Amino acid sequence: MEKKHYTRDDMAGLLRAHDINPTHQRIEIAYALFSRQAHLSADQIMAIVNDRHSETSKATVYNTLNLFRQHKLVREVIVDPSKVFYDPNTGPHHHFYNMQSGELIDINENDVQILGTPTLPDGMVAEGAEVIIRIRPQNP
Amino acid sequence: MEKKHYTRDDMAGLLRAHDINPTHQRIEIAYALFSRQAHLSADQIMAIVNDRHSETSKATVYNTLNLFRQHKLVREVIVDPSKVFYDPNTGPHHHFYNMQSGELIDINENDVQILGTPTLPDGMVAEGAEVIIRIRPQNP
DNA sequence: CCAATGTTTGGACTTTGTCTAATTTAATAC
DNA sequence: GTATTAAATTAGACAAAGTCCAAACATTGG
Ligand SMILES: [Mn+2]
Ligand SMILES: [Mn+2]
Ligand SMILES: [Zn+2]
Ligand SMILES: [Zn+2]
Repeated sequence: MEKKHYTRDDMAGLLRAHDINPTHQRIEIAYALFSRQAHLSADQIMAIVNDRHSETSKATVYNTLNLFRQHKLVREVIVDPSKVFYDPNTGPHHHFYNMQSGELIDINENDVQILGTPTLPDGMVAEGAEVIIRIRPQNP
Repeated sequence: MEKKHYTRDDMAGLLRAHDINPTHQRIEIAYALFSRQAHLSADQIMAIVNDRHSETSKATVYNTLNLFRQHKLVREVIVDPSKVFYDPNTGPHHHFYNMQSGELIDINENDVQILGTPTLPDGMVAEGAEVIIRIRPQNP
């Protein structure tokens, strides 16, 4: 879980490994997520990527994030009704959600045990179980 | 967990018990949720309430649902990035989310055990831990 | 009845996200 | 290299969920 220091070249390789053609925009978007190892919204990603020179359109940011999700390069985290967060960590883990600040904090999958996964409705298969613990400052 | 047969009068009492002035619109909205014991979006609630005669505006539906939430009469379930579901069951329980149909299915809190709630960040208090299991048809 | 307070309303507005048709870029074929 | 495709990006129109506001309406208590 130590932080790796990704380069943009690493991103190109990562994209190829997921059968994604590594264009300039896609590399920048992947780099924004993976170099920070953070949970970012599309808006935040767009701001990061276009920080210096405007490089990438809104349509491309959304296209790319959906592409990444389809190829399981990133995962969506849905905790805020008004925006989706993208998580470069696709392995099984859980989240604290700070309702005050909107910040997501990872919980190691081993720190939470889900016992007795209940029987699924017939013909259905689980996509994965996630735990979300909403937290807030003690004295609001 | 057997289904109770609520009347509109029950709703008025329920609202009063939660310090909410039971207006006609509020009673109808509460009745839509509690008589069905279902997970409904604001849109669905508005359609139900305005089924015969148009009775309630969009602003009032949203105002009322937020009021209900503040008074902990209902709970929000956030699983779909495009809409919030309102749950008349505020007790601790969990959810299957059918990604195909958009349907939410309750999981009894006893069917899932969350072991070892991880240590919270300092000065933070948990609002409750929820498990979401996303499911989909086996052969898509 | 009047005044005061609480509630509802239409419609403008904001935000997140999608869609489309046109353009740009990249890949492939000669 | 140049021509021909195919893939990717873009601006801006569009859609949907939700908020906001000032005006209208309802209720209560005197
Ligand atoms: Mn999405
Ligand atoms: Mn809300
Ligand atoms: Zn995470
Ligand atoms: Zn429920």
